Amino acid sequence: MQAFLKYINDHALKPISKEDFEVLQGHFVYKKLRKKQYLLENGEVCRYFAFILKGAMRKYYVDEKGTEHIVNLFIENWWAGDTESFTMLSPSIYNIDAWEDSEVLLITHENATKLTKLFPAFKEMLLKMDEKHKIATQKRITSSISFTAEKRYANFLDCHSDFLQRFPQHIIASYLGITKETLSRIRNQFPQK
Amino acid sequence: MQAFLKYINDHALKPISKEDFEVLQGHFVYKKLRKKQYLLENGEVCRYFAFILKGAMRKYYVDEKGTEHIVNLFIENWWAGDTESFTMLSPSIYNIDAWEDSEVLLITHENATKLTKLFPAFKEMLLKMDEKHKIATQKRITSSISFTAEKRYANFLDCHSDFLQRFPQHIIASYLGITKETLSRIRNQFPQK
DNA sequence: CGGTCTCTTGACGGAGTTCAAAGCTAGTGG
DNA sequence: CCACTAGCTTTGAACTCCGTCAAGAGACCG
Repeated sequence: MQAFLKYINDHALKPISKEDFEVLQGHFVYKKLRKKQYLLENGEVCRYFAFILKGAMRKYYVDEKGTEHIVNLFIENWWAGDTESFTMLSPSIYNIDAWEDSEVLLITHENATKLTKLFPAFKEMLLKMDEKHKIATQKRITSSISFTAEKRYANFLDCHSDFLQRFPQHIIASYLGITKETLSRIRNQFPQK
Repeated sequence: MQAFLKYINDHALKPISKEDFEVLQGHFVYKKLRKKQYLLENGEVCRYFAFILKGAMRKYYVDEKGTEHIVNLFIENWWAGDTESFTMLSPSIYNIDAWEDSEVLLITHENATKLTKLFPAFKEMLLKMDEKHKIATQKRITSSISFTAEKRYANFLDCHSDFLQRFPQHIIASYLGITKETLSRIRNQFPQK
């Protein structure tokens, strides 16, 4: 829980006080998730965004053939959810589940809005998080339309080497938009990183 | 210019008054761009975000081989810029230029921040714009990692048929991450849309 | 142990790229 | 009004990267 306080203060101009943090905390629901447990299932409305205190999660969608496509990977200090469903209240096409046993803080849209009004630090944190998210997705689009599989993987190693120890290769492959076999071959061409 | 007022009010909860809009307008610089003229060049810092009143623009980056990769396409009522460079003041890797003769409203980061504080309607507009942007990029990532070229094009027709009349095929192809030849062949398989 | 999950390797096939050539269109200047 | 050019689209042929399918080999866990 201290991790969350630190996270907010790292992203805010003025730190939030201990007392304010107590109030803020009250707007979240703490939840434990076992491996494979869903945070969001295809067809549901995403009613909570989750701040990950501990663990690892994945967001994916399943196509007509039943193949899973990893859209995002999350670990500690990341936010997991489906923005579209969360803000439009539309049923989500994504699934989010725990890849490791995890602990998360859940917040509703309503409470999030309320907190941005109560605590400037919280609002600033959200804004910064948004910026980071925007930049990251822009990079990912750029790389996915213009790089080869090999470069995308090299790029992934630069940006997200922390995922490597947490997720198996076939998950990473799917995240990169390639098959596990292709990733395996790419890795065996490199001497080693 | 009325278009911009309308745009803000369409995206805000409470409309902005005529008088306020005058003040707001004063924080923008009006600029005309001739076809092929740059709004942002590779290596520069993106000091302005541009609201497009009229015209069409493209954002792209050039790889080591000198090939252009279209990252975004913009027409009237869109915002063009490089978020990463704009907020971090880092040199941009992208180019943005006018595809048609265009008219834009430029705003600095400083002025944008100021306006969000002065006018709630402006802030709400930015937030909504962000949401839309986030949802769109998420969809684009999903489609680029999991769809075939043909499906990506079908998807593009659904979402952005308005671009079809404004940009030539080789630009659209690059936007989709495929070659102009492939796009040409895909189009000739369909009866017609 | 025996199952489930994971990674690797090989052979084949297909989607998409590359390169080259030709046709098509619209704009420009004589 | 025609000739010329530049930009755009199409088509074909060869090639390449990557996906698919199939099989085997570790690794981990109950």
